[in-house]
Amino acid sequence: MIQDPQQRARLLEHFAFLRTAERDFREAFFDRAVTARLPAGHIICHDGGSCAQLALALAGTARIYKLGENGREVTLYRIGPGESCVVTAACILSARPFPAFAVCETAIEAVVVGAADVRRWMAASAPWREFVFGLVAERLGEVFGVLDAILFKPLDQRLAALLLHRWQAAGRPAMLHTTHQALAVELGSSREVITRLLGELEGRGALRTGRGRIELLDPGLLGARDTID
Amino acid sequence: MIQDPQQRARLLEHFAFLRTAERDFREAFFDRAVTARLPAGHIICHDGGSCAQLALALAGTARIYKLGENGREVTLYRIGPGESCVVTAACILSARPFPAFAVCETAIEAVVVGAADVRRWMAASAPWREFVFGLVAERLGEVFGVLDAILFKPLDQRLAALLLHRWQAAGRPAMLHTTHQALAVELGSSREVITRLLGELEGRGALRTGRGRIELLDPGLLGARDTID
DNA sequence: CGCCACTCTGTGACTATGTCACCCAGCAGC
DNA sequence: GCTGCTGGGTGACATAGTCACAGAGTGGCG
Repeated sequence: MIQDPQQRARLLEHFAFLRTAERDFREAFFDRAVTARLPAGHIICHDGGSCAQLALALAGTARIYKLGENGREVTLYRIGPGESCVVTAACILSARPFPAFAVCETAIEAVVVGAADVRRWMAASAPWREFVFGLVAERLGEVFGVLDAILFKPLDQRLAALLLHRWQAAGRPAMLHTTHQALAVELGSSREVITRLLGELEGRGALRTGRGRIELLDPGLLGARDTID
Repeated sequence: MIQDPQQRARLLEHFAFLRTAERDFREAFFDRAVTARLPAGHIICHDGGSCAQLALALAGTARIYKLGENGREVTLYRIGPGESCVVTAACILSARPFPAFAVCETAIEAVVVGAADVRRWMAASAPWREFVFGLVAERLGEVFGVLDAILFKPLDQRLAALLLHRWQAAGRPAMLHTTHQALAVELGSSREVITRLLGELEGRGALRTGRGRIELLDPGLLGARDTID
């Protein structure tokens, strides 16, 4: 039950479906929802596990990824404030195991509702339905995009696009703080390959690398055609 | 409008949600649905296009695949009798473009309903909701599986699993009728690579190849660990 | 300060897969 | 039998992943 008016206001701010929803549904939502705090690194779902709850993020981000037997992984997508993991939703609604891993990347504050409520509201509230469908379609699109990138785009372009994206998202700072390993995991590649590609970019004068950081000197030289990931 | 009692019976047989549905919904469904016949090769949706209708297959199969700029492709999944393309459904429900191609593999007989009805029934009928969610989760799982296979499984195992699967699905015939190109497209690889791998398997005595056909001599020698695709 | 443990990075050799360029084989229509 | 088409074979090369190991930065601690 969420009673604190400030918390309610935050929810309304992040989740449009609550603003457009009928009064009844909104009250029911506040009545049944529970706030939760998860530390960074917390495993929300694991491959093959089942999900009994749907979490709507208020603050922090989670990363959803596939992990192979050999230890390699790919990031499929992230969820941030105002979003929720649809795959979880889909699993809840059809009672299937969750086909990937989800972990907290940062500490997360979220609102949690049970599977039964999720299902019930699908019948009761149009805005809630729209919200859930929107999430499903969005994530589906992202996963399709990842697949597309992995199969059809050369890795150097994907790396360039990723760096560019990170750089812009961070407000075009002088330095990016990340490791080769982290980039590899993001792209579903391996560290050595990323190291080599970065070396190549460094040779071209596009960037300079250091332990745990990458300095973008000339983003134009990266050769990214557009943002892929 | 579907009036023919035989056609109605066929629908009931293929789609469980119609059997468990309320009488009202069933009548509404028959009232609004339309049967359609599509020839083999017909393009149902194309990448980036939008979908105005949801098709429920009664007979025939469709293949949903991703196509890269270079012309390579991967099969994501198929839909057969009693199924429907969820991605279409997700797109309908969230008004997003369709992120892949869908074509008829064989001639298809289907029942088509408009996007507005699809949305409306989501509110009105629990069995319909279950049906749609089930499809979404199932396809989502298949796409995740493809991603997993592409990233983490060696191609020779994927090929072996595919051959084994085809062979079993066809009732363990003496011959499989397919081309190297078709197998490549299925796995998201290229013809030359498949040719080489098949050559290797032939060398091992697992099969014999001929123009447009593959004879499985000893399925055990394929080396498939389990069915991947 | 110097040592140590740890993480991150660099590199070479090798394998797997994809791409390109051709050529050849089987089959159908004329 | 010619011809054209589709399917198959192959070598050379490019890209990407794996393995093994060396070395470089960093922080804790005596």
